[in-house]
Amino acid sequence: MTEDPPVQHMVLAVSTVIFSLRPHPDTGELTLWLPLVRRIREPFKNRWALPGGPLQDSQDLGEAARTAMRRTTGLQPRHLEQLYAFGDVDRSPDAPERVVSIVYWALVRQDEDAHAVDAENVAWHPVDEVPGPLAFDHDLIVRYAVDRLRAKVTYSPIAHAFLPAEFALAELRRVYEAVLNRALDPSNFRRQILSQGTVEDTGRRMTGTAHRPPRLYRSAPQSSRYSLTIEESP
Amino acid sequence: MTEDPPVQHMVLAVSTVIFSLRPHPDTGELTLWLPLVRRIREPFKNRWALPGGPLQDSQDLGEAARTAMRRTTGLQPRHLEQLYAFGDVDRSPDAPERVVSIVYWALVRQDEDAHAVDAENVAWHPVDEVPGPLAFDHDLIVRYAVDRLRAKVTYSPIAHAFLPAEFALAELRRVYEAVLNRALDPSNFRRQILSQGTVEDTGRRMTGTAHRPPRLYRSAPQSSRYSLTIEESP
DNA sequence: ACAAAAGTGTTTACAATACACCCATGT
DNA sequence: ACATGGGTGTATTGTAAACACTTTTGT
Repeated sequence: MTEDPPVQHMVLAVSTVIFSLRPHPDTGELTLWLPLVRRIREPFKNRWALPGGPLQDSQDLGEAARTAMRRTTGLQPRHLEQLYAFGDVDRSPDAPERVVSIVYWALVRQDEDAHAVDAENVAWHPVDEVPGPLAFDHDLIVRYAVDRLRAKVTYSPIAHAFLPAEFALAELRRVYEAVLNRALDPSNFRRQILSQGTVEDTGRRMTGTAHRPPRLYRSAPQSSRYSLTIEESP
Repeated sequence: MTEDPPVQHMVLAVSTVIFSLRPHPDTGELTLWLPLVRRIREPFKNRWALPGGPLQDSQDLGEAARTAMRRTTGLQPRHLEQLYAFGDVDRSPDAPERVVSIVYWALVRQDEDAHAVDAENVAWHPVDEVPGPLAFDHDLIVRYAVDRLRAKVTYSPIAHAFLPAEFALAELRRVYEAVLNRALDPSNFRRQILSQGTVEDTGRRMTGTAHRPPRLYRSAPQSSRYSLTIEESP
Protein backbone atom coordinates (compact mmCIF):
# COMPACT_ATOMS: atom_id res chain seq x y z
CA MET A 1 0.00 0.00 0.00
CA THR A 2 2.91 2.26 -0.65
CA GLU A 3 2.93 2.58 -4.42
CA ASP A 4 0.28 3.47 -6.92
CA PRO A 5 -1.90 0.44 -7.57
CA PRO A 6 -1.20 -0.79 -11.08
CA VAL A 7 -4.12 -2.15 -13.07
CA GLN A 8 -4.61 -5.76 -12.09
CA HIS A 9 -5.58 -8.43 -14.58
CA MET A 10 -7.13 -11.02 -12.32
CA VAL A 11 -10.47 -12.11 -10.96
CA LEU A 12 -11.27 -12.48 -7.28
CA ALA A 13 -13.62 -15.40 -6.67
CA VAL A 14 -15.21 -16.88 -3.56
CA SER A 15 -15.88 -20.62 -3.28
CA THR A 16 -17.42 -22.65 -0.48
CA VAL A 17 -16.95 -26.18 0.76
CA ILE A 18 -20.39 -27.09 2.12
CA PHE A 19 -20.48 -30.01 4.54
CA SER A 20 -23.53 -32.01 5.47
CA LEU A 21 -24.04 -35.34 7.23
CA ARG A 22 -25.96 -38.05 5.41
CA PRO A 23 -25.98 -41.84 5.54
CA HIS A 24 -23.55 -43.51 3.22
CA PRO A 25 -25.48 -45.26 0.38
CA ASP A 26 -23.59 -48.54 0.85
CA THR A 27 -22.89 -48.89 4.54
CA GLY A 28 -25.68 -46.70 5.90
CA GLU A 29 -23.13 -45.05 8.19
CA LEU A 30 -23.38 -41.32 8.71
CA THR A 31 -20.67 -39.59 6.69
CA LEU A 32 -19.65 -36.20 5.37
CA TRP A 33 -21.08 -35.09 2.04
CA LEU A 34 -20.55 -31.99 -0.03
CA PRO A 35 -22.23 -30.54 -3.10
CA LEU A 36 -20.35 -29.96 -6.34
CA VAL A 37 -21.36 -28.08 -9.44
CA ARG A 38 -20.77 -29.45 -12.90
CA ARG A 39 -19.11 -26.80 -15.03
CA ILE A 40 -20.91 -26.05 -18.25
CA ARG A 41 -18.17 -24.02 -19.88
CA GLU A 42 -14.43 -23.75 -20.30
CA PRO A 43 -12.08 -23.90 -18.56
CA PHE A 44 -12.59 -27.35 -17.02
CA LYS A 45 -15.86 -27.82 -18.85
CA ASN A 46 -17.80 -30.87 -17.54
CA ARG A 47 -15.57 -31.20 -14.50
CA TRP A 48 -17.01 -30.90 -11.02
CA ALA A 49 -16.18 -27.79 -9.01
CA LEU A 50 -16.92 -26.16 -5.69
CA PRO A 51 -19.91 -23.82 -5.60
CA GLY A 52 -18.80 -20.24 -5.95
CA GLY A 53 -18.38 -17.36 -8.29
CA PRO A 54 -16.73 -14.02 -8.81
CA LEU A 55 -16.97 -11.52 -5.98
CA GLN A 56 -19.42 -8.73 -6.70
CA ASP A 57 -18.33 -5.16 -6.05
CA SER A 58 -20.91 -4.66 -3.31
CA GLN A 59 -20.55 -8.03 -1.59
CA ASP A 60 -18.67 -8.86 1.58
CA LEU A 61 -16.62 -12.03 1.34
CA GLY A 62 -18.83 -14.09 3.65
CA GLU A 63 -21.89 -12.76 1.89
CA ALA A 64 -20.60 -14.13 -1.39
CA ALA A 65 -20.07 -17.53 0.24
CA ARG A 66 -23.61 -17.46 1.64
CA THR A 67 -25.03 -16.54 -1.74
CA ALA A 68 -23.27 -19.46 -3.41
CA MET A 69 -24.60 -21.84 -0.78
CA ARG A 70 -28.10 -20.51 -1.20
CA ARG A 71 -27.92 -20.74 -4.95
CA THR A 72 -26.76 -24.35 -5.06
CA THR A 73 -28.58 -25.89 -2.09
CA GLY A 74 -31.27 -23.38 -1.12
CA LEU A 75 -29.87 -23.43 2.44
CA GLN A 76 -28.60 -20.80 4.85
CA PRO A 77 -25.32 -21.75 6.53
CA ARG A 78 -25.34 -22.23 10.32
CA HIS A 79 -21.61 -22.05 10.52
CA LEU A 80 -19.49 -20.23 8.01
CA GLU A 81 -15.75 -19.80 8.31
CA GLN A 82 -12.97 -18.69 6.05
CA LEU A 83 -10.63 -21.50 5.06
CA TYR A 84 -7.84 -20.12 2.95
CA ALA A 85 -7.00 -17.90 -0.01
CA PHE A 86 -5.61 -19.72 -3.03
CA GLY A 87 -3.88 -17.50 -5.51
CA ASP A 88 -0.82 -19.02 -7.15
CA VAL A 89 -0.26 -17.61 -10.60
CA ASP A 90 -0.32 -21.05 -12.22
CA ARG A 91 -3.37 -22.50 -10.47
CA SER A 92 -5.74 -21.87 -13.38
CA PRO A 93 -3.53 -22.27 -16.44
CA ASP A 94 -6.38 -22.68 -18.89
CA ALA A 95 -8.50 -19.83 -17.55
CA PRO A 96 -8.52 -16.64 -19.61
CA GLU A 97 -7.51 -14.64 -16.55
CA ARG A 98 -5.70 -15.33 -13.31
CA VAL A 99 -8.16 -16.35 -10.57
CA VAL A 100 -7.57 -15.73 -6.88
CA SER A 101 -10.07 -17.69 -4.80
CA ILE A 102 -11.00 -17.04 -1.20
CA VAL A 103 -12.49 -20.27 0.09
CA TYR A 104 -14.99 -20.66 2.92
CA TRP A 105 -16.42 -23.73 4.53
CA ALA A 106 -19.93 -24.13 5.84
CA LEU A 107 -21.83 -26.65 7.94
CA VAL A 108 -25.44 -27.63 7.22
CA ARG A 109 -27.81 -28.38 10.08
CA GLN A 110 -29.12 -31.91 9.83
CA ASP A 111 -32.77 -30.93 10.22
CA GLU A 112 -32.48 -28.32 7.49
CA ASP A 113 -30.68 -30.64 5.13
CA ALA A 114 -34.01 -32.35 4.44
CA HIS A 115 -35.26 -29.10 2.86
CA ALA A 116 -32.27 -28.76 0.56
CA VAL A 117 -33.19 -28.26 -3.06
CA ASP A 118 -30.34 -28.80 -5.44
CA ALA A 119 -30.01 -26.41 -8.33
CA GLU A 120 -29.30 -27.48 -11.90
CA ASN A 121 -26.00 -29.37 -12.30
CA VAL A 122 -25.52 -29.76 -8.57
CA ALA A 123 -24.87 -33.15 -6.99
CA TRP A 124 -23.80 -34.25 -3.52
CA HIS A 125 -20.99 -36.72 -2.92
CA PRO A 126 -19.39 -38.39 0.11
CA VAL A 127 -16.18 -36.46 0.75
CA ASP A 128 -14.05 -39.56 0.25
CA GLU A 129 -15.64 -40.32 -3.10
CA VAL A 130 -15.65 -37.04 -4.98
CA PRO A 131 -15.64 -37.59 -8.73
CA GLY A 132 -12.15 -36.26 -9.39
CA PRO A 133 -10.16 -34.80 -10.78
CA LEU A 134 -12.05 -31.66 -9.94
CA ALA A 135 -11.74 -28.35 -11.73
CA PHE A 136 -8.88 -25.99 -10.84
CA ASP A 137 -7.11 -27.05 -7.62
CA HIS A 138 -10.38 -28.00 -5.96
CA ASP A 139 -9.20 -31.51 -5.05
CA LEU A 140 -6.55 -29.95 -2.86
CA ILE A 141 -9.04 -27.52 -1.37
CA VAL A 142 -11.49 -30.28 -0.48
CA ARG A 143 -8.80 -32.32 1.23
CA TYR A 144 -7.62 -29.28 3.13
CA ALA A 145 -11.15 -28.41 4.23
CA VAL A 146 -11.83 -31.96 5.48
CA ASP A 147 -8.57 -31.98 7.43
CA ARG A 148 -9.38 -28.65 8.95
CA LEU A 149 -12.88 -29.74 9.95
CA ARG A 150 -11.54 -32.93 11.56
CA ALA A 151 -8.90 -30.99 13.46
CA LYS A 152 -11.25 -28.25 14.59
CA VAL A 153 -13.94 -30.59 15.82
CA THR A 154 -11.51 -31.89 18.44
CA TYR A 155 -10.85 -28.53 20.09
CA SER A 156 -13.93 -26.47 19.33
CA PRO A 157 -17.66 -27.01 19.70
CA ILE A 158 -18.43 -26.55 16.00
CA ALA A 159 -20.00 -30.02 15.78
CA HIS A 160 -23.13 -28.45 17.29
CA ALA A 161 -23.61 -26.56 14.05
CA PHE A 162 -24.68 -29.81 12.42
CA LEU A 163 -27.54 -30.27 14.89
CA PRO A 164 -30.87 -28.57 15.54
CA ALA A 165 -31.39 -26.28 18.53
CA GLU A 166 -32.06 -29.22 20.85
CA PHE A 167 -30.41 -32.59 20.63
CA ALA A 168 -29.51 -35.71 22.58
CA LEU A 169 -25.89 -36.38 23.48
CA ALA A 170 -25.94 -39.57 21.42
CA GLU A 171 -26.82 -37.48 18.38
CA LEU A 172 -23.89 -35.20 19.07
CA ARG A 173 -21.70 -38.23 19.48
CA ARG A 174 -22.80 -39.59 16.13
CA VAL A 175 -21.80 -36.27 14.56
CA TYR A 176 -18.33 -36.57 16.05
CA GLU A 177 -18.08 -40.18 14.95
CA ALA A 178 -19.10 -39.29 11.41
CA VAL A 179 -16.62 -36.43 11.16
CA LEU A 180 -13.72 -38.25 12.80
CA ASN A 181 -14.65 -41.54 11.18
CA ARG A 182 -14.18 -43.63 14.29
CA ALA A 183 -16.29 -44.90 17.15
CA LEU A 184 -16.26 -43.05 20.47
CA ASP A 185 -17.00 -44.47 23.91
CA PRO A 186 -20.49 -43.20 24.81
CA SER A 187 -19.86 -42.78 28.52
CA ASN A 188 -16.55 -41.00 28.18
CA PHE A 189 -17.91 -38.83 25.42
CA ARG A 190 -20.76 -37.79 27.69
CA ARG A 191 -18.40 -36.80 30.46
CA GLN A 192 -16.07 -34.87 28.21
CA ILE A 193 -18.83 -32.85 26.61
CA LEU A 194 -20.53 -32.08 29.91
CA SER A 195 -17.26 -31.05 31.55
CA GLN A 196 -16.56 -28.62 28.72
CA GLY A 197 -19.69 -26.69 29.51
CA THR A 198 -20.53 -26.24 25.84
CA VAL A 199 -24.00 -27.74 26.26
CA GLU A 200 -26.73 -27.16 28.81
CA ASP A 201 -29.59 -29.38 29.87
CA THR A 202 -33.01 -28.19 28.70
CA GLY A 203 -34.69 -30.26 31.41
CA ARG A 204 -36.81 -31.96 28.80
CA ARG A 205 -36.43 -35.32 27.11
CA MET A 206 -36.79 -36.64 23.62
CA THR A 207 -40.09 -38.46 23.05
CA GLY A 208 -41.02 -41.34 20.78
CA THR A 209 -37.71 -43.08 21.02
CA ALA A 210 -37.48 -46.84 20.79
CA HIS A 211 -35.92 -47.06 24.23
CA ARG A 212 -35.16 -44.98 27.27
CA PRO A 213 -35.78 -41.37 26.30
CA PRO A 214 -32.58 -39.30 26.34
CA ARG A 215 -32.26 -35.82 27.83
CA LEU A 216 -32.32 -32.90 25.45
CA TYR A 217 -29.50 -30.38 25.46
CA ARG A 218 -28.90 -27.09 23.71
CA SER A 219 -25.55 -25.53 22.94
CA ALA A 220 -24.49 -23.11 25.65
CA PRO A 221 -23.88 -19.44 24.90
CA GLN A 222 -20.26 -19.30 23.77
CA SER A 223 -18.79 -17.95 27.01
CA SER A 224 -16.38 -15.55 25.28
CA ARG A 225 -14.18 -17.95 23.33
CA TYR A 226 -11.06 -16.35 24.61
CA SER A 227 -9.03 -16.24 21.45
CA LEU A 228 -10.51 -13.64 19.18
CA THR A 229 -12.06 -15.49 16.29
CA ILE A 230 -13.00 -14.06 12.99
CA GLU A 231 -15.96 -16.17 12.09
CA GLU A 232 -19.30 -15.50 10.59
CA SER A 233 -22.82 -16.36 11.54
CA PRO A 234 -25.96 -15.26 9.73
CA MET B 1 -17.43 -19.81 -11.21
CA THR B 2 -20.66 -20.38 -12.95
CA GLU B 3 -21.43 -17.00 -14.47
CA ASP B 4 -19.43 -14.64 -16.64
CA PRO B 5 -17.08 -12.64 -14.47
CA PRO B 6 -18.29 -9.07 -14.35
CA VAL B 7 -15.67 -6.36 -14.34
CA GLN B 8 -14.51 -5.91 -10.76
CA HIS B 9 -13.67 -2.52 -9.29
CA MET B 10 -11.40 -3.49 -6.47
CA VAL B 11 -7.72 -3.92 -5.65
CA LEU B 12 -6.18 -7.07 -4.26
CA ALA B 13 -3.40 -6.29 -1.81
CA VAL B 14 -1.05 -8.43 0.28
CA SER B 15 0.16 -7.28 3.70
CA THR B 16 2.46 -8.95 6.20
CA VAL B 17 2.71 -8.91 9.96
CA ILE B 18 6.42 -9.38 10.61
CA PHE B 19 7.35 -10.57 14.09
CA SER B 20 10.74 -10.33 15.69
CA LEU B 21 12.00 -10.71 19.25
CA ARG B 22 13.88 -7.81 20.81
CA PRO B 23 14.43 -6.59 24.36
CA HIS B 24 11.83 -4.16 25.60
CA PRO B 25 13.39 -0.68 25.93
CA ASP B 26 12.06 -0.18 29.48
CA THR B 27 12.15 -3.57 31.15
CA GLY B 28 14.82 -5.24 29.02
CA GLU B 29 12.55 -8.30 28.73
CA LEU B 30 12.42 -10.04 25.40
CA THR B 31 9.18 -9.15 23.63
CA LEU B 32 7.51 -9.26 20.26
CA TRP B 33 8.11 -6.38 17.86
CA LEU B 34 6.80 -5.64 14.43
CA PRO B 35 7.67 -3.07 11.75
CA LEU B 36 5.13 -0.54 10.52
CA VAL B 37 5.27 1.80 7.57
CA ARG B 38 4.20 5.43 7.80
CA ARG B 39 1.85 6.22 4.97
CA ILE B 40 2.89 9.18 2.88
CA ARG B 41 -0.36 9.61 0.99
CA GLU B 42 -4.12 9.39 1.32
CA PRO B 43 -6.05 7.51 2.46
CA PHE B 44 -4.80 7.39 6.06
CA LYS B 45 -1.88 9.70 5.28
CA ASN B 46 0.64 9.83 8.17
CA ARG B 47 -0.92 6.84 9.89
CA TRP B 48 1.12 3.69 10.49
CA ALA B 49 0.27 0.63 8.43
CA LEU B 50 1.42 -2.95 7.86
CA PRO B 51 4.03 -3.46 5.14
CA GLY B 52 2.41 -4.54 1.92
CA GLY B 53 1.16 -3.45 -1.42
CA PRO B 54 -0.98 -4.36 -4.37
CA LEU B 55 -0.53 -7.84 -5.80
CA GLN B 56 1.35 -7.84 -9.10
CA ASP B 57 -0.07 -9.86 -11.96
CA SER B 58 2.88 -12.22 -12.03
CA GLN B 59 3.34 -12.68 -8.27
CA ASP B 60 2.21 -15.57 -6.13
CA LEU B 61 0.61 -14.49 -2.87
CA GLY B 62 3.47 -15.60 -0.65
CA GLU B 63 5.94 -14.04 -3.04
CA ALA B 64 4.24 -10.69 -2.58
CA ALA B 65 4.48 -11.07 1.20
CA ARG B 66 8.18 -11.91 0.91
CA THR B 67 8.79 -8.91 -1.29
CA ALA B 68 7.15 -6.57 1.19
CA MET B 69 9.26 -8.00 3.99
CA ARG B 70 12.41 -7.60 1.97
CA ARG B 71 11.54 -4.06 1.00
CA THR B 72 10.88 -2.85 4.53
CA THR B 73 13.41 -4.82 6.59
CA GLY B 74 15.88 -6.24 4.08
CA LEU B 75 15.23 -9.70 5.55
CA GLN B 76 14.11 -13.03 4.14
CA PRO B 77 11.39 -14.68 6.19
CA ARG B 78 12.18 -18.00 7.86
CA HIS B 79 8.54 -18.78 8.46
CA LEU B 80 5.76 -17.37 6.34
CA GLU B 81 2.14 -18.32 6.75
CA GLN B 82 -1.14 -17.00 5.51
CA LEU B 83 -3.24 -15.40 8.23
CA TYR B 84 -6.56 -14.31 6.80
CA ALA B 85 -8.22 -12.46 3.95
CA PHE B 86 -9.91 -9.21 4.90
CA GLY B 87 -12.38 -7.93 2.37
CA ASP B 88 -15.44 -6.29 3.85
CA VAL B 89 -16.86 -3.65 1.52
CA ASP B 90 -16.64 -0.94 4.18
CA ARG B 91 -13.14 -1.65 5.50
CA SER B 92 -11.49 1.14 3.50
CA PRO B 93 -14.17 3.83 3.30
CA ASP B 94 -11.82 6.63 2.30
CA ALA B 95 -9.89 4.68 -0.28
CA PRO B 96 -10.68 5.42 -3.92
CA GLU B 97 -11.36 1.75 -4.58
CA ARG B 98 -12.40 -1.24 -2.53
CA VAL B 99 -9.34 -3.08 -1.15
CA VAL B 100 -9.28 -6.80 -0.40
CA SER B 101 -6.18 -7.70 1.61
CA ILE B 102 -4.68 -11.13 2.00
CA VAL B 103 -2.54 -10.99 5.11
CA TYR B 104 0.48 -13.12 5.93
CA TRP B 105 2.58 -13.34 9.04
CA ALA B 106 6.30 -13.93 9.18
CA LEU B 107 8.88 -14.74 11.84
CA VAL B 108 12.39 -13.25 11.84
CA ARG B 109 15.32 -15.31 13.04
CA GLN B 110 17.00 -13.65 16.00
CA ASP B 111 20.50 -13.86 14.53
CA GLU B 112 19.37 -12.29 11.26
CA ASP B 113 17.46 -9.53 12.97
CA ALA B 114 20.78 -7.85 13.68
CA HIS B 115 21.28 -7.37 9.94
CA ALA B 116 17.88 -5.75 9.42
CA VAL B 117 18.03 -2.46 7.59
CA ASP B 118 14.87 -0.43 7.87
CA ALA B 119 13.70 1.36 4.76
CA GLU B 120 12.45 4.93 4.71
CA ASN B 121 9.42 5.55 6.96
CA VAL B 122 9.72 2.16 8.63
CA ALA B 123 9.82 1.80 12.40
CA TRP B 124 9.60 -1.18 14.76
CA HIS B 125 7.28 -1.23 17.77
CA PRO B 126 6.54 -3.66 20.62
CA VAL B 127 3.28 -5.36 19.64
CA ASP B 128 1.51 -4.09 22.74
CA GLU B 129 2.51 -0.52 22.05
CA VAL B 130 1.73 0.05 18.39
CA PRO B 131 1.09 3.75 17.68
CA GLY B 132 -2.62 3.39 16.91
CA PRO B 133 -5.01 3.90 15.47
CA LEU B 134 -3.39 2.28 12.48
CA ALA B 135 -4.49 2.72 8.88
CA PHE B 136 -7.40 0.66 7.53
CA ASP B 137 -8.36 -2.16 9.91
CA HIS B 138 -4.74 -2.93 10.70
CA ASP B 139 -5.27 -2.68 14.47
CA LEU B 140 -7.63 -5.62 14.24
CA ILE B 141 -5.23 -7.52 12.01
CA VAL B 142 -2.31 -7.04 14.39
CA ARG B 143 -4.34 -8.25 17.35
CA TYR B 144 -5.51 -11.25 15.38
CA ALA B 145 -1.99 -12.12 14.27
CA VAL B 146 -0.64 -11.93 17.82
CA ASP B 147 -3.43 -14.16 19.09
CA ARG B 148 -2.77 -16.64 16.35
CA LEU B 149 0.96 -16.70 17.03
CA ARG B 150 0.37 -17.25 20.76
CA ALA B 151 -2.08 -20.06 20.07
CA LYS B 152 0.05 -21.75 17.47
CA VAL B 153 3.21 -21.70 19.54
CA THR B 154 1.50 -24.00 22.05
CA TYR B 155 0.73 -26.80 19.61
CA SER B 156 3.32 -26.43 16.88
CA PRO B 157 7.09 -26.06 16.80
CA ILE B 158 7.08 -22.68 15.04
CA ALA B 159 9.01 -21.06 17.89
CA HIS B 160 12.14 -22.58 16.35
CA ALA B 161 11.74 -20.18 13.44
CA PHE B 162 12.91 -17.38 15.72
CA LEU B 163 16.20 -19.14 16.44
CA PRO B 164 19.37 -19.88 14.48
CA ALA B 165 20.13 -23.40 13.24
CA GLU B 166 21.60 -24.41 16.60
CA PHE B 167 20.39 -23.26 19.96
CA ALA B 168 20.26 -24.08 23.65
CA LEU B 169 17.00 -25.17 25.23
CA ALA B 170 17.08 -22.13 27.50
CA GLU B 171 17.07 -19.92 24.42
CA LEU B 172 14.08 -21.77 23.06
CA ARG B 173 12.39 -21.36 26.41
CA ARG B 174 13.02 -17.63 26.36
CA VAL B 175 11.33 -17.48 22.95
CA TYR B 176 8.27 -19.22 24.34
CA GLU B 177 8.27 -16.95 27.38
CA ALA B 178 8.48 -13.85 25.21
CA VAL B 179 5.66 -14.96 22.93
CA LEU B 180 3.37 -16.21 25.69
CA ASN B 181 4.41 -13.43 28.04
CA ARG B 182 4.80 -15.63 31.09
CA ALA B 183 7.54 -17.56 32.81
CA LEU B 184 7.90 -21.29 32.20
CA ASP B 185 9.42 -23.87 34.49
CA PRO B 186 12.83 -24.72 32.97
CA SER B 187 12.82 -28.38 33.94
CA ASN B 188 9.30 -29.12 32.78
CA PHE B 189 9.89 -27.16 29.59
CA ARG B 190 12.94 -29.24 28.85
CA ARG B 191 11.03 -32.48 29.31
CA GLN B 192 8.13 -31.37 27.15
CA ILE B 193 10.27 -30.25 24.25
CA LEU B 194 12.44 -33.35 24.34
CA SER B 195 9.44 -35.66 24.49
CA GLN B 196 7.92 -33.97 21.43
CA GLY B 197 10.90 -34.98 19.34
CA THR B 198 10.97 -31.63 17.57
CA VAL B 199 14.62 -31.03 18.47
CA GLU B 200 17.67 -33.22 18.26
CA ASP B 201 20.94 -33.06 20.15
CA THR B 202 23.90 -31.92 18.05
CA GLY B 203 26.32 -33.50 20.54
CA ARG B 204 28.09 -30.17 20.89
CA ARG B 205 27.83 -27.50 23.53
CA MET B 206 27.70 -23.76 23.56
CA THR B 207 31.02 -22.13 24.47
CA GLY B 208 31.87 -18.92 26.24
CA THR B 209 28.90 -18.97 28.57
CA ALA B 210 29.09 -17.48 32.04
CA HIS B 211 28.20 -20.80 33.63
CA ARG B 212 27.78 -24.46 32.81
CA PRO B 213 27.75 -24.74 29.02
CA PRO B 214 24.40 -25.95 27.68
CA ARG B 215 23.95 -28.59 24.97
CA LEU B 216 23.21 -27.35 21.47
CA TYR B 217 20.14 -28.64 19.66
CA ARG B 218 18.82 -28.24 16.15
CA SER B 219 15.21 -28.53 15.06
CA ALA B 220 14.41 -32.02 13.90
CA PRO B 221 13.23 -32.67 10.34
CA GLN B 222 9.45 -32.17 10.48
CA SER B 223 8.51 -35.86 10.53
CA SER B 224 5.53 -35.43 8.22
CA ARG B 225 3.30 -33.12 10.23
CA TYR B 226 0.27 -35.33 9.71
CA SER B 227 -2.32 -32.72 8.89
CA LEU B 228 -1.64 -31.34 5.46
CA THR B 229 -0.41 -27.81 5.97
CA ILE B 230 -0.37 -25.07 3.46
CA GLU B 231 2.61 -23.10 4.61
CA GLU B 232 5.47 -21.50 2.85
CA SER B 233 9.19 -21.60 3.29
CA PRO B 234 11.78 -19.86 1.12
C1' DA C 1 34.67 -21.80 47.21
C1' DC C 2 30.79 -19.88 45.38
C1' DA C 3 27.24 -18.18 42.29
C1' DA C 4 24.45 -19.32 38.61
C1' DA C 5 22.58 -21.78 35.13
C1' DA C 6 22.17 -26.76 33.25
C1' DG C 7 20.06 -30.79 33.93
C1' DT C 8 17.75 -34.97 36.79
C1' DG C 9 14.43 -37.12 39.88
C1' DT C 10 10.28 -37.40 42.61
C1' DT C 11 5.84 -36.30 44.24
C1' DT C 12 1.28 -34.91 43.33
C1' DA C 13 -2.83 -33.70 40.96
C1' DC C 14 -5.67 -34.09 37.30
C1' DA C 15 -7.42 -35.71 32.73
C1' DA C 16 -8.27 -39.64 29.42
C1' DT C 17 -9.46 -44.34 28.77
C1' DA C 18 -11.54 -48.90 29.56
C1' DC C 19 -15.21 -51.17 31.10
C1' DA C 20 -18.56 -53.07 34.58
C1' DC C 21 -22.98 -52.09 35.77
C1' DC C 22 -27.62 -49.89 36.70
C1' DC C 23 -31.85 -47.36 34.54
C1' DA C 24 -36.04 -46.61 31.87
C1' DT C 25 -38.73 -47.18 28.07
C1' DG C 26 -41.25 -49.53 23.76
C1' DT C 27 -42.39 -53.74 22.19
C1' DA D 1 -39.95 -59.82 30.53
C1' DC D 2 -36.51 -58.44 27.76
C1' DA D 3 -33.80 -56.05 24.47
C1' DT D 4 -31.70 -51.72 23.79
C1' DG D 5 -29.76 -47.56 24.13
C1' DG D 6 -29.35 -43.98 28.09
C1' DG D 7 -26.69 -42.96 31.84
C1' DT D 8 -23.46 -43.67 36.32
C1' DG D 9 -19.43 -45.40 38.89
C1' DT D 10 -14.78 -46.86 39.27
C1' DA D 11 -10.21 -48.65 38.48
C1' DT D 12 -6.15 -47.63 35.69
C1' DT D 13 -3.09 -45.26 33.01
C1' DG D 14 -0.80 -41.30 31.22
C1' DT D 15 0.38 -36.54 31.29
C1' DA D 16 1.33 -31.90 33.36
C1' DA D 17 2.75 -29.11 37.08
C1' DA D 18 5.58 -28.12 41.36
C1' DC D 19 9.78 -28.29 43.29
C1' DA D 20 13.83 -30.42 45.71
C1' DC D 21 18.18 -31.69 44.33
C1' DT D 22 22.62 -32.69 41.77
C1' DT D 23 26.06 -31.16 38.11
C1' DT D 24 29.22 -28.17 35.81
C1' DT D 25 31.18 -24.27 34.47
C1' DG D 26 33.42 -19.14 35.06
C1' DT D 27 34.98 -16.14 38.27
